[in-house]
Amino acid sequence: MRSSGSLSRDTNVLNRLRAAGLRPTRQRLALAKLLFAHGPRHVTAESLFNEARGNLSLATVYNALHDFTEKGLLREISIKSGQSYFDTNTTAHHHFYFEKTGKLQDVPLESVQISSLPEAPMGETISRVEVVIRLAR
Amino acid sequence: MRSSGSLSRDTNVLNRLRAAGLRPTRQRLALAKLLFAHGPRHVTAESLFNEARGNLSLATVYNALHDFTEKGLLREISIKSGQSYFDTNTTAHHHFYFEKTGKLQDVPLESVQISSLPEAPMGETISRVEVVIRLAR
DNA sequence: ACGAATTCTAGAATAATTCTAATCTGAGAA
DNA sequence: TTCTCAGATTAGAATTATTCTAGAATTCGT
Ligand SMILES: [Mn+2]
Ligand SMILES: [Mn+2]
Ligand SMILES: [Zn+2]
Ligand SMILES: [Zn+2]
Repeated sequence: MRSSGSLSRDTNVLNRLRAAGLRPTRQRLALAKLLFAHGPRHVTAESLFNEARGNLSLATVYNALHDFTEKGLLREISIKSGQSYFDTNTTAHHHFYFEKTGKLQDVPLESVQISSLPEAPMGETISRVEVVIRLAR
Repeated sequence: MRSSGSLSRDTNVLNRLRAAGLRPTRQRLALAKLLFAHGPRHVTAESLFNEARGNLSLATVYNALHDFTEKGLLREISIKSGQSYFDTNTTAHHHFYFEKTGKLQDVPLESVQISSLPEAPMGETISRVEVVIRLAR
């Protein structure tokens, strides 16, 4: 018997929310399970709402996505005008962007070697370097 | 006497539109002059509309920005959710993004040395690599 | 279970952008 | 020059993404 049945998966997700200081409500648990129970994902408020359909409102999806982001469980990404993506992979990494389909795909940090960067402007501090590799339309 | 008076500046902007296959209408000339008559700029539909105020509608600003972009006179940039930037610098280059103010600043191409990149996914072609250097909030 | 704080929800509101349909105009033809 | 009309402009409506509001429901420490 394995230790990754649906009970322990639920428990993991619940603990994850607790650890982040978020109340594990029914709605948040449902969303967190969709987001975190499998591999890394890049979702849209709309796409996540569609997956969770029937059990919660769109406003709650936005609330949860922002709450999760503030607590460091998600990262918000803007590559396309008009709609934000939320990334379950919060570790430093980069992205392929498929212009044809609007999909994102992770690029491991070490796949992109940056051998020199400019100095930050006076009084500023670099908080993160993001590389987007666009794939032709 | 120099050759960069306002007459020749108007002429240059007009020729630029002609060369791009765009009719040099009054509205486009006004916008092109704001965009191209001085150094490189990063504008928003709203910010450009405010500069041109009174002489054209916001819909026209959007039309012009998209027309210019299609003809290669501008580049559209999405770094922030909710609003697009348009960049008058269409050569390959990167950006500093000031999280505090929402402003962009050009980073010359050669200031960022990328010594290795991942292969494009099967059947895909890299069309451009964009680096955004975020400056702490 | 009680109560305070937090969260959820639907719908209204807002903000950015796109669409529509009427009107206008630049620029080549005559 | 004047004529023509494809293409451009316009204001406002429409659409889309997102945020706000205010009341109802839930969570959780006690
Ligand atoms: Mn705004
Ligand atoms: Mn949509
Ligand atoms: Zn990612
Ligand atoms: Zn730029």
